[in-house]
Amino acid sequence: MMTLDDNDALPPRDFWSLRNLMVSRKDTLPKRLAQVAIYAVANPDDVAFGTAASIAEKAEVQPSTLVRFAQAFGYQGFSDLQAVFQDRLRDRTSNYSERLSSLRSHVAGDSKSATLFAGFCKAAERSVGSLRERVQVAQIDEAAELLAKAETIYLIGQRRSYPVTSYMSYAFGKLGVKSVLVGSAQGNDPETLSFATSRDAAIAISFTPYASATLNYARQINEGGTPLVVITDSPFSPLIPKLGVWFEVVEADYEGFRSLSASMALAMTLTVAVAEARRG
Amino acid sequence: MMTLDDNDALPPRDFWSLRNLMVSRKDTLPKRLAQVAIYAVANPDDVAFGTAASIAEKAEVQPSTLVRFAQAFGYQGFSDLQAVFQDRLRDRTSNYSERLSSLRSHVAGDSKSATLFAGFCKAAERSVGSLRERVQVAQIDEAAELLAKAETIYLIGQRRSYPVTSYMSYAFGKLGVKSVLVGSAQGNDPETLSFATSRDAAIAISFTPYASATLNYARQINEGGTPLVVITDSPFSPLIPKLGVWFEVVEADYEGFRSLSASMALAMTLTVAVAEARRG
DNA sequence: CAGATGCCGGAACATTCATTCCACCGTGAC
DNA sequence: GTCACGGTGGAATGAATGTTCCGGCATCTG
Repeated sequence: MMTLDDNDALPPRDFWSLRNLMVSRKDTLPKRLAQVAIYAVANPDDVAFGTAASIAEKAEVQPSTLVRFAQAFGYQGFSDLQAVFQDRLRDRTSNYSERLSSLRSHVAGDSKSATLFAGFCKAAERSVGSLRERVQVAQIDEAAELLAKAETIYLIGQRRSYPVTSYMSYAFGKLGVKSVLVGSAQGNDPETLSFATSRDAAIAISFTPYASATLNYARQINEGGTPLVVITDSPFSPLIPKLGVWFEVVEADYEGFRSLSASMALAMTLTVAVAEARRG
Repeated sequence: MMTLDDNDALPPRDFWSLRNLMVSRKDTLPKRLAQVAIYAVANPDDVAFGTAASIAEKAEVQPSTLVRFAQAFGYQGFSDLQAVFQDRLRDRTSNYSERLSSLRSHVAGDSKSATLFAGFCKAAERSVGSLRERVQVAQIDEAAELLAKAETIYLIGQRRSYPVTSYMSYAFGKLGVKSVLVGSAQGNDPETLSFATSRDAAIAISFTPYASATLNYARQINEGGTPLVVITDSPFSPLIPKLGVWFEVVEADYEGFRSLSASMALAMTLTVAVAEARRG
């Protein structure tokens, strides 16, 4: 009897062992089998639920390749391998508590990093939670409508807010919405903003301590008749516009470093909402 | 033509609506159908994974009863109903039609904006949750140590990853850690990177589809002997360095727009951890 | 009690599934 | 150059699947 494959022992019965095995053996695998490994690691859920035909189509291989793949890892056939992917989802609830306790042991451990990591994760979650409570849907609708009518959308944000505006700039670009990012390293921001008219709109983001340039730009543009959508952290913020909408976003912080999760989630909502409104 | 069943409208497309419907209609259902309802509520996982025959056996009914059950709730057949049970278990990446409908039923208003907002909030929360599961503290320690020893930290990230690197650049600045942000609008990135030595370090962030410039920069700098800390979304990412540490971060997406919360939380952890290590 | 109605079980059916098998192709050894 | 061999795609196959259909049964109505 010949050796069926290069596998020495029994195939893994739990998902994470199998996943590690796929990762480590990927480079020694033939082309198509490596392709399957990549797809399986990236889309474990599809492997769990799909049929051999549907998975093969998505992974751009033949169904027979899936069977060969399973056998190369020591399984009897594709269904045998698929069972491992299904078990992962089955006891998701049961090993959830296990995961929690293992987390606790990590955190309870000595490492400073563990504490930092847990702290920032928690801050992110709390920020999003508070965002959900504070923001009203009517505000989003209003802001989206206002921005959708604009010819050009100016994005104003510095320091800690700059990642948010730069993300919006990227997303607007992909969505085909004309926007201009203000506050980059180029020194001609005032001139750029001087082109804004009442047919345009702007988004300004700033938190305590407010960057003075952001304040000036926002004030200047708003007094010129350009409506403003503001994201800030207090109803008493100097950024709150005469003409436009404002959102109160309070980010949780850890060791003085505030999260950006809530601002990001709101920014993404506004961005996509504008694009949706434009299509309508 | 007779009325096929007492169902008035379209069947529920998300699990919780269906579950509520099964509970409320259970008392008015015929004996065997009620039996199926009880079993389905008690063992949703088995319904998701089993075949009609296996489920029928466990619920002590005939397979045909399952089909009748599904049709009594307005589904086309058993497979149609089973899909709802499967979608409940696949929370991760793809498949957002289910998410849309499930969000709609959970969120009070039916506004498009409300759905978007809830979707992005949920994506942020799930991303952070998955980050917590995947990242090991030892990795953070290793990365922090590596970066703390560096003279200069180069930050490489484009497109969607740029907000993350730009945030790190800002935070490093405030913490007094020398860093250089690569990938901005200035065209001299290659020269900037050519100054990197093995005494420096770099952080590269990229997700599918990987920006080619990021790949090239990371490869170039790593082959020059500069250790690399990578944040990417797959163990098969071309970004994974020969020399250094890498993190797998899988961001949940909504309507194709992926969250940044997990990457941000990890970035903040690394940033502060480096500063802490420098002080020690 | 007779009839009607709706529910159920089980066989029959067409479909779809995972798997097997074989011809082809590229590659490396001799 | 030719042989051998592992990898691959695609058709063939038999098993298993979901669904349909129909006879029989219980329950309720008049």
